[in-house]
Amino acid sequence: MRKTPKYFELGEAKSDGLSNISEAAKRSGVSAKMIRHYEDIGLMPKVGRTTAGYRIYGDADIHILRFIRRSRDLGFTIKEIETLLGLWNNRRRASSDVKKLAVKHIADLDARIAEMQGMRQALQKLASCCHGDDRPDCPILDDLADESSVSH
Amino acid sequence: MRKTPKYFELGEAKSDGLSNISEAAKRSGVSAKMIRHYEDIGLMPKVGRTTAGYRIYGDADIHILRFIRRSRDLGFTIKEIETLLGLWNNRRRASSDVKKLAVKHIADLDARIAEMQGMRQALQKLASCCHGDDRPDCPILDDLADESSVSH
DNA sequence: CTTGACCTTCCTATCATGGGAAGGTTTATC
DNA sequence: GATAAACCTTCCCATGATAGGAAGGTCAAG
Repeated sequence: MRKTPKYFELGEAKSDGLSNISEAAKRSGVSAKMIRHYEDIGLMPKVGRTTAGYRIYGDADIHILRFIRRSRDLGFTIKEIETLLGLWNNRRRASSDVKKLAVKHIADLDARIAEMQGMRQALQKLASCCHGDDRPDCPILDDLADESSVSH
Repeated sequence: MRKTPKYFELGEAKSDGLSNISEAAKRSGVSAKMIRHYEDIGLMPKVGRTTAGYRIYGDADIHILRFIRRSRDLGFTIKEIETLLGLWNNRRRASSDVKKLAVKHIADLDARIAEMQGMRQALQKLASCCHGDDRPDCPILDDLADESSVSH
């Protein structure tokens, strides 16, 4: 389990095809700020440093960052990504474990989509009833102020 | 002290049909925690107090809280609710101002819905390709790890 | 040797909500 | 009247993902 080997100068590392953090950000699509954050919270393994303390990234590190980036694009939370990374690194994983996570996440998305569609519909209905001119009366405000629309 | 509070005792206030904060919470559907918070940030006007410093709520206050609650249920942000409350209190408002806000909010919702539906579809596709048994190979992880799926 | 563009850590903010501690008040029960 | 439970108050901290910025060190080019 060797980590990225220790390089002592930034120039040396770069000419060996390694990247500093802003290059890693460009190559992975994850901001430098977030790269450091992911390292802080333990989502990323600690990467190597130059003698001056600069972080250096190898291809494997960039690969992990891209994995994280892609997972975020699909809406997975950090905790879920932690699990996914664990499965990714586990040669003996069962694909059913991954699928379970994906299916659960789809259900989460469905719930949130449904919630927002409910809002959307209610609002759309109100908006379509509102004449929208310079007179003050407005069914949207009437609804918001309506006692009967609050369940308690 | 020349202050002229209407009520000096909690019991007196309650028998006059006023509520303390936990009653206001029950009647409005907004938690006591959030009621205080809305007052802190100026979304709610400062309400009256008993001599002991307990907040007391009249029907008009509860009405405002319900308005806020209903607006949150429709997904409006605090800032938007601030505007809506202003319009609600303005007898000379134009209904078009309210409608504009609602329409913009619908567009916001649409954007978020579309984003999540995109995720949902991509995930669904991957999940349906994953056999989901105890073998390790998994198109979901393959996709997450795929270099080509990251644009940069 | 200076300058500007990097890098580091650490602190702050966002947004809406909740948890909890420390301490005062009210109410019901003995 | 004492006491205990159930309130209330303010104040601080946490969430999740991201960003902004300050203070100070480092690197490369002129």
